[in-house]
Amino acid sequence: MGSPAAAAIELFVRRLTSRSVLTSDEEDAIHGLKGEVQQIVSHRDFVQLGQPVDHCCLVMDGLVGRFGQRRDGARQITCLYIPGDLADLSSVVSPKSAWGLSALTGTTLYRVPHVEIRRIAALHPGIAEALWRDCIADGSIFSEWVVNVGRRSSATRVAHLLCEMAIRYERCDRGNRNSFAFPITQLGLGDATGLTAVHTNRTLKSLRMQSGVTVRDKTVTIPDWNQLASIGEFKADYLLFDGPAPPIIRMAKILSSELHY
Amino acid sequence: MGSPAAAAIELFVRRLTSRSVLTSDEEDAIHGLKGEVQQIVSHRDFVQLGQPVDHCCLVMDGLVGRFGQRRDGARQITCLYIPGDLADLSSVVSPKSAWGLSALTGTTLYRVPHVEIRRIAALHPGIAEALWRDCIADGSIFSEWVVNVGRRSSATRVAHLLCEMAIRYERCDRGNRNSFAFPITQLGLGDATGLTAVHTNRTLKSLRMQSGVTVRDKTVTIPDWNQLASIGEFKADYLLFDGPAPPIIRMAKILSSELHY
DNA sequence: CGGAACGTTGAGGAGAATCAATTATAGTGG
DNA sequence: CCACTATAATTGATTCTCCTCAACGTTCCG
Repeated sequence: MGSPAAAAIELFVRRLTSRSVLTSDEEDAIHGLKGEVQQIVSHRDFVQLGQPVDHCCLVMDGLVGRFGQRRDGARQITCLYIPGDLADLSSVVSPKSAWGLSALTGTTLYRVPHVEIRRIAALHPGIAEALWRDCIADGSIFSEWVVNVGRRSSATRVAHLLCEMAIRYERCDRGNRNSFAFPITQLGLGDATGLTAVHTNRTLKSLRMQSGVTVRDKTVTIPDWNQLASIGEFKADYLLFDGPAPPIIRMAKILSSELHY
Repeated sequence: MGSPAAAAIELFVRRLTSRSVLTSDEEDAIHGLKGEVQQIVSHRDFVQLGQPVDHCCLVMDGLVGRFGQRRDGARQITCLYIPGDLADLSSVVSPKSAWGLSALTGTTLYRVPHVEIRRIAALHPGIAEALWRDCIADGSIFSEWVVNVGRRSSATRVAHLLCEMAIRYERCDRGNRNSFAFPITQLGLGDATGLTAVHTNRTLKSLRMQSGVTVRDKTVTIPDWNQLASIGEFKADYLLFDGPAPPIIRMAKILSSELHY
């Protein structure tokens, strides 16, 4: 509560509990995470490609892209992080980043040192499990994005991305699937879908014609969600939002204590 | 040793210990994993898209592709698994698959029930951590593949894939980076790179001209590895093979016991 | 108010897909 | 062992999606 990041941490806890079971002790431990607030200006890379990091970045507000780069500098965003997401959670167990993080708009971060997260993960196996599962969710998104950029047409690609973000923004109470603030440029959309900015523009126009989807003033409006989902061949299951999985480590831990004593 | 899968488990342990520190107790626990051997014929899907699973598939021999599908059935492979890889480790904490697994050649699996893996992960925090980190490594590959299929030309894409597999096969003692058995068809290569089989064929021809790379009798030969790596813009850091990371959970666990007693 | 970033549109070109046919290879059963 | 078949590799011709280059309008922000 004292923390200025309380709201973002609350979102993060909700993100975790949507996929994992946490005890109230565990939730409290997460709420107690110490870190510091940092403002990032738009289009600043705040984690450089290939640099080791010693803290994680919880997105409080704004939009963050994880990206890789071609030799000539052309970028491909591999995942987008919105408020409540821990953008580089994976760095807790693998501190050398082979990727970069960039603010796609003015962004507020809560930087949490690895040692903080490691501490609560070690004290609470349930948290370690939830973090592990959270990394799986990220990986599942990467994997779906491979399919998206590898095999789908431009209209389908963009529609799919918009559908994913619609669901995710809805989940963190920043709008709903028919209308949400999405502070990204067409260049950014192109970097996320493997298209050029020009072709992204044409594709958006085509989606506007086909389905009435508009992206105006950084706000996406989707009049007919089912239609867009159909155009985007979107099925939300890869987001792993279908309820918390049964705990495995903590449960088994109890079992193992019974065996030992 | 009694297990027919001993060699594959040994490879898996090596995969884990190349990124994580395990005690000999922990290694023993992994070696003791009970499962059953299963033969899969070439081109058989053995994990269906969207099906829940209750076991993991350790590849003993052969080649496995994780794939997603377009509505019309066109496939995109999002990761390849070779001997010693646990193809669907993520299902341990997230049992509903949003993807499928397919044998790209005749393949031998060691099917290990989730409960087995959960048991040893709960008893040995170091194993849980190593498995978590292993999932990060998979995610890192997915992420790199997004860049590969999203932003690179066909020649670069194929070269990058060949480089990745060269390093990985070398790691599991199935050849070296200049020559390794890679039992995949050109159609499979296309599904992995987001290209058609026809264009994959032309691309391979071009790589053969440029750099002498040949793919004959399911064997890849790379006369000039550095040149291919350059064509493929390949940097191996995303494979997370640069030595085991310091343990965090087990180490902190000791710390926390000290605090408590 | 002025400059920079962003969005939009047009024209032309390149790379990959598609369609189609032929050759090679591997696996199968008689 | 060999014909038979299916799968895989190869090549050519054509089409189409998306990129590139370029210009101009618009919005944002200091």
